[in-house]
Amino acid sequence: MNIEIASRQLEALGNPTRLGLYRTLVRAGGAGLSVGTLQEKHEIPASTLSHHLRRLIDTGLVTQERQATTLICRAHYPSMNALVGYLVDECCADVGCIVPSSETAA
Amino acid sequence: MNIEIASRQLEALGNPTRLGLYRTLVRAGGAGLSVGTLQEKHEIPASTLSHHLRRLIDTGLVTQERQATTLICRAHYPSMNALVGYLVDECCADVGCIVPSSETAA
DNA sequence: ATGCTATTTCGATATTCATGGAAATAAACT
DNA sequence: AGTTTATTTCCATGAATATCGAAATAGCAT
Repeated sequence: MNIEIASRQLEALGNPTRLGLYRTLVRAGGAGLSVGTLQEKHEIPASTLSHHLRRLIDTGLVTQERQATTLICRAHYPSMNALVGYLVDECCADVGCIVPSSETAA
Repeated sequence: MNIEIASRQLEALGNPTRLGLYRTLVRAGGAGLSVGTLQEKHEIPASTLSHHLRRLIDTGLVTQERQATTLICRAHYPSMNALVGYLVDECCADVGCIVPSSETAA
């Protein structure tokens, strides 16, 4: 992880539409969701959706796998881990300031 | 925290120059750094720097405090906490996937 | 009030981004 | 080969961003 990659990923998530898409994919878990399902859930034109997905894929935050005619999209957790880790490391380099907000999980 | 705020903060960090500035401020800790010092460290024109800082301030990631003629900038840790917490919560809503990468810090 | 230092705002330009309809491609089925 | 479904690429357009010199402002010192 470096500042170039981190900033590109942050920028990819720094758009409400894309962040919403990513959130949906994260919540969908390992099964993922097809492009068409994402389109229905978010009610955006196919071409617009495709542009946003490309951005998420190009930055490594999302992966796609073809299943016949449909494309399954999945959040790529390792990338998210690395990004959050980068932010946390930067923050905690000098100050112990990160307090996990979801104590329920691990 | 909501998706609007989160995406605006992510976008603010999603620019290599701003992420670099933020990183410098985070590492500077509670003492913060003056705008002039940031300018020297990053070697960018004053007006450009000012625009970037405004963006970080408007999104709540950075605060400024006047000390005579100089303005001291500080990373606002609670905002960073909330943002990282949002990402982690989203991620861990369905899957336990976040592994803290800096085990040294608490 | 004038000058000096620190920083922001103004104004202008080039680049990138977001959006979405229409056409093209991919993959299966007939 | 032709059709249908799923998705992307092409193309165009308006909006937002990034950059930075020059002028303006803020605050202190003289």
